[in-house]
Amino acid sequence: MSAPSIRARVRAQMIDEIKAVARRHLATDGANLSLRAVARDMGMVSSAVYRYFPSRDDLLTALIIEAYDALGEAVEAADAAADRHDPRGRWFAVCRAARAWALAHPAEYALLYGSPVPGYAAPDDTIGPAQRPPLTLVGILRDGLTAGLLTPPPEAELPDPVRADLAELREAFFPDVPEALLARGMAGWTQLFGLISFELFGRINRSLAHRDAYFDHQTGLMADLIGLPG
Amino acid sequence: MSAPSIRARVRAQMIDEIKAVARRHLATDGANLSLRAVARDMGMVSSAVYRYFPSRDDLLTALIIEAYDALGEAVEAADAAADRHDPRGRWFAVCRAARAWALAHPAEYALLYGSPVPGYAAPDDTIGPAQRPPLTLVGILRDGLTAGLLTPPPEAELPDPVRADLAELREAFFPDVPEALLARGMAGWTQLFGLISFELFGRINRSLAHRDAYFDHQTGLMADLIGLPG
DNA sequence: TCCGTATCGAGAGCGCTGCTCTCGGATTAG
DNA sequence: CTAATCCGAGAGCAGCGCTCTCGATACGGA
Repeated sequence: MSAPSIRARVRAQMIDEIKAVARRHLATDGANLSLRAVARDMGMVSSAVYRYFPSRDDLLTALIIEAYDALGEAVEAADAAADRHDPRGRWFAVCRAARAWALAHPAEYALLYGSPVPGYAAPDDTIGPAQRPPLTLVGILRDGLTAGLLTPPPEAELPDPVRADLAELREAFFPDVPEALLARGMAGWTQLFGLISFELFGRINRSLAHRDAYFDHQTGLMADLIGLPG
Repeated sequence: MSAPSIRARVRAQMIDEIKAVARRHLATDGANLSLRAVARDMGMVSSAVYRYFPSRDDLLTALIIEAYDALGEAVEAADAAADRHDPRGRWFAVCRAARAWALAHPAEYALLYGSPVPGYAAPDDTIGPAQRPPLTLVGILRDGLTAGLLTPPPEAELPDPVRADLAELREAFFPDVPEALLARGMAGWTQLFGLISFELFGRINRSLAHRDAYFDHQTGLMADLIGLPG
């Protein structure tokens, strides 16, 4: 019954340890991860790491997927912990959870949402985990709509080409959410990303002392735009 | 009258040429600029470049400042070309100009607004040029307010700590713009950055065929939130 | 149980990077 | 005219990602 042989288990353990050390390096040294440094930290020689990851980019990809999942899990947990019939409360919970995760893991956030690494092209494995936060957000809108807790924006505000594009997204993920509301949900997701990125990367908010309050106020403005009742 | 000697002029010309070649490399090869490759392209040896830029980061800083200024100039020119008494028109003009510049210079945009380079700390020379786009945006609000073309949002919506922070910004740059309106202007700037970054970096909009229309729609939503009359 | 095979870590090495130092040649200023 | 300054070339250092080879080990089928 030991389908995973000893060697296979040791190998899986090795992969995990390499990722753990790499994540630590990412947190301290920043985004330019050195495979050699990781190997050195593990008492290995650099070529040995290549037994487990065919290239440095593959190591990065593994870290990216794990980071997406960690963020997605934090966001979904915050959403699940909120009152299901309070769309605005869920919206704030999700926004705060995303920001908290980003502030706690700035290097990983930069990996996910910063400028793409030059030669690096994100493989398809990442698109599923990457969609978890925005899907959570739109899920709040869907629940609020079906529960009659929010009134959708007028559909007429959407130009036809935009509606056509959003219709595909809508059918793929949220058949119940009309396109105009979906557009506002994406606006909220864009704003959330912008707020966090400015706080982490930029110098704009360097002069803001009360960042928590600023963040809450700005996400509150977006909640108003989306139409979440307060 | 030749205060700039021959050597000084040649030196300035050399600096310009190095920056031009580096900018070309940035556009083709991506963000990881190789000082040696730049030197090679100029028929020089790498150590010679160090006569003009003490380090690779200083070269990057020079490029960053120039990029900020190029973006700022594009934005300000678009604003100046619009009808001064049409805040919403100016808002759209600025947004479109910023997006157009970013799409035309993706690598430079990534340099400005992407994840910060690990060991790199932006020097103070960059903060002035970096403020030009957001200042242009808030300038539109100020003009609209003094011309009576837009009604400011209720001040009561601002919590005290946020107002205190924004009051400093307000006094430093726009004494005429009340804090609540300033907050909405910053929301607009954040959204603009988010929209452009998602389009350039992310895979979210990969499925959107009509990106121009989507961008206009989203910036229109933000114009509504800011209170620009349409 | 034994043996061929697959896996693994170590080491050497290639070409690249940013950066430093030294050494001649050219240009400038006094 | 001379002395100080600037400039480009070259060698070299340490680090990087990655490849290849070579013994040592563990595995699975006969």
